[in-house]
Amino acid sequence: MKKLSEKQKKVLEFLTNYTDARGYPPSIRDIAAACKISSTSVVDYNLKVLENGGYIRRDPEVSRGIEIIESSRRREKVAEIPLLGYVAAGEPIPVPQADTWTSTPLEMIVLPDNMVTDKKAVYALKVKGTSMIDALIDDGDTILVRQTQEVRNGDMAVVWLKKEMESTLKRIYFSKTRKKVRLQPANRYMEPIYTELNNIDVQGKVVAVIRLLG
Amino acid sequence: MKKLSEKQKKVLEFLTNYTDARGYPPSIRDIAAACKISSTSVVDYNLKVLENGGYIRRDPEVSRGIEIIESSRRREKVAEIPLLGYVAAGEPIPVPQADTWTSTPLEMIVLPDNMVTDKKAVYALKVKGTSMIDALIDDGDTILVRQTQEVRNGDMAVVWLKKEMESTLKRIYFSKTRKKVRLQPANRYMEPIYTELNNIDVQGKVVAVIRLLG
DNA sequence: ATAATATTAGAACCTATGTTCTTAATTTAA
DNA sequence: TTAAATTAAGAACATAGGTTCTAATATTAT
Repeated sequence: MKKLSEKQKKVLEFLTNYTDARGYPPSIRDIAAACKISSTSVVDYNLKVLENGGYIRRDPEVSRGIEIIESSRRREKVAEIPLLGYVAAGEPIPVPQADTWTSTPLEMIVLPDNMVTDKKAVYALKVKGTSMIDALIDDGDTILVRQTQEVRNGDMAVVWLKKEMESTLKRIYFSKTRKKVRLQPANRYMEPIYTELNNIDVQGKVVAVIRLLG
Repeated sequence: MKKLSEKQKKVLEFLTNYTDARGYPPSIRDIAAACKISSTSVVDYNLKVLENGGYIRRDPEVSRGIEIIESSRRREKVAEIPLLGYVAAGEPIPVPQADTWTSTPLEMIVLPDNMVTDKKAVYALKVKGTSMIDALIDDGDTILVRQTQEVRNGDMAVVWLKKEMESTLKRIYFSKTRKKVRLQPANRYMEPIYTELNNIDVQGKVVAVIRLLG
């Protein structure tokens, strides 16, 4: 695809600005005036270039019949993630079952979709208390958890301890044999937990932490 | 505000559908055809009703000069924030000047607008190193800073220390007389900094911390 | 340098499209 | 029922605005 000339960039920029500001696209003569082009045919020419480049779509014979393609504009930039509940010290961390998933969301959190790869398998939890301060997660933070068993060494994961019957949020490290795991708090003053691999269920993986301050 | 007639609802619905589908609004005759209205003047009449009701805005003498107000549609759900630079240990934290603001952004970060009250005065910094681990901010985290002098007791702020000629990121506490300040790391093992109020410049306030993990 | 390609200019043409006026039918208010 | 709004029709008008043609000038490639 050819590179756009300065004038063409200018036209495209004006096109988006105008459309954003007014709610409808500019006429060819509007463009001419704004971009200091002296002839409508020149605008037409440059619009054809933009159209061939896939930047815009034009409908012939239609006044202001210009649609800006700009994939970034058309694409949904936001994903809505269900906030399923709270995580507090010691308490089991809620994990969505097939039913909780649809029924329970306390609210929906709007996020830019670049923070979420797979929208379906991600849920949010609000952290209550400073129980996870060791993982640099504060009271009031929101964590995004992706439901997955695939965790790699060092990932921060929501882990269900079968024997202890509770969940924790820790970094997970596997032994060489992969039979044992070390659940490591980020805080060096806290002791890691050592346990058998078959004593744990990985419920998900923390993919993001969001902290909103005053 | 008057209730809309069936026909007016139909016109408004067509208006939004058409605009969504095509990227530009319909002409009056397009509306007439789609809504089975036999005269352009009738469409004009109904558009006037819609305009008085605040549903649309019209620009006179402009073909397809219709903007759909529908507040939910117009409101941008995402804000684009400039990522201005990195913060590393000891180094002065970059603060946007009139010129840096426009020229320097490394990239734009897309955020839901509910995370940003005033889009203009907010910029993002990427944290390099663990120098701010005491404030629960890790290497690689992105912090959002709002440019403001108005900080309240306990706010996390970017503070310029005049004498020391460097910036730090600390929680700020004022003395009763407001002559002195205590700059408090979140980490209890680190000592707070005490200094005169006139030795500091508050450059901004951290409004959010975002941490993306695997 | 020469050819090919990209860009600019201006004008004329034509129709798509908003505007307006008059009249009539409906609906609502009194 | 009668009067007052509201809504609908149709036609004529004026112009906003897309199209097209010819020609000139820059840019880039050979």
